[in-house]
Amino acid sequence: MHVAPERGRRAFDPLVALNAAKEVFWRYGYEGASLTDLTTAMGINKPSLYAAFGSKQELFEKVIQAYAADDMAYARAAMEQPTAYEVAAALLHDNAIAVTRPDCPPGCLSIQGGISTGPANASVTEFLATSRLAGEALLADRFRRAVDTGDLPRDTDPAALARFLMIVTEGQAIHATAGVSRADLQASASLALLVFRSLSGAS
Amino acid sequence: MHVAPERGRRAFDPLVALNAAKEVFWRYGYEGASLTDLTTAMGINKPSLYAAFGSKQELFEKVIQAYAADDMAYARAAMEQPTAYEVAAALLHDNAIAVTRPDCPPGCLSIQGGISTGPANASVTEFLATSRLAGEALLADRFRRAVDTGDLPRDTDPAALARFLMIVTEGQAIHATAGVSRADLQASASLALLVFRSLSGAS
DNA sequence: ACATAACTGTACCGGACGGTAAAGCAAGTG
DNA sequence: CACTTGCTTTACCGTCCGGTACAGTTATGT
Repeated sequence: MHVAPERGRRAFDPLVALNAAKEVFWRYGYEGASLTDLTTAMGINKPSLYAAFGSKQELFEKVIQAYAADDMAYARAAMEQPTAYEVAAALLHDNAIAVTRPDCPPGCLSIQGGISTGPANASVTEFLATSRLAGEALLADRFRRAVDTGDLPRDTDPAALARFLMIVTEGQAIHATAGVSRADLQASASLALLVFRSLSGAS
Repeated sequence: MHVAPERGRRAFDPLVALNAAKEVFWRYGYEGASLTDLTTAMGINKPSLYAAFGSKQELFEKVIQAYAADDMAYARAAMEQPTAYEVAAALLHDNAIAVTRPDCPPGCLSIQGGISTGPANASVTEFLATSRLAGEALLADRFRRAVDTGDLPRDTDPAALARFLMIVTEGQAIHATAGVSRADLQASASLALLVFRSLSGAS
């Protein structure tokens, strides 16, 4: 990983710069993050940013890729738990941790980044929404397998269950941005997991 | 209600204009809504806006007040249900309806409005977060009374229960902005209500 | 009728926005 | 050593931002 630049020696590490940009987008959102905010945090000038990343929007997309690969790894790991309950428990607890990292802005970049934008940047909002729903579909697949193997009751709606859990993670993220503590979020996660005790009785 | 302006006869209805502004803020967020967007939707010019509402931020605050009074009435109504379960059921189901009104932008203005802003408008984010937590505190009070009267098990944590439910409503709002249907949100609400069946067994 | 008070429209303010052209400068190659 | 290469710096582009000065308009109080 991290190939050395072949020709012109870039005076900055693109990965370090990308991480700095991630923090700015995370804290201020796509529109709230100005090029001045970004270049200051990244320690480079605007032309360098454009040479290395293309545009503000392309930079944002690369930031989101890095975010999905690094900061959302816990979600993919959760899905490899042996049982559906453990999948959900890992997802909710690790999400409570992820949205309250002391070394990162509170909340989730996928939501903070652009839950609402002006007309000019509507594509950013759509892009993020689509990514979140794609993650939910993966979770639904995992629960569908759990139903097939008898791990979950036969009358369980895997998509509804996945949707419920994603809703909780998103609510946790919103709550985190309001300053709610990690412990309080984990208590809400434990509460949410109680639904598993009553699953076969869903109306 | 709707006192007639005493002196100069205003050429527009402030309430109609405020509602138009609400929709713009709701859809685009505080920063994403430009004065041009606002005045166009309101059908007035910038000086009229400033004469009637003071500034963009004061306009937003008045919009939020109207939103809390009108569009969030269902939340106050839910708390008057006779039992804690019915409070929660009304809150979650009516919230699913509220965030998917066909005549309004999807989601919740309190979240869409400014879940993240640039450094210049950080006060907007804080203001909204504080309002949401105030609503949660009211809900916690309602559940505390339910514990006192024996409606909820004695070992129930009313604040944690209120927090869980608010998290679900916030997640529903986020999901709604991604285009998820009202029916799907109501299914997730029913799922969330299953926690009430296992309340006295919370870990 | 007349002055007054209030709102409206136009046109503009300084500044910040996202983005870029052109010159300066450091390293790799002959 | 000149020469190329390519990033970096500086300075700037047109546009839009939130906000306002000023003059025009319109209904009221007397």
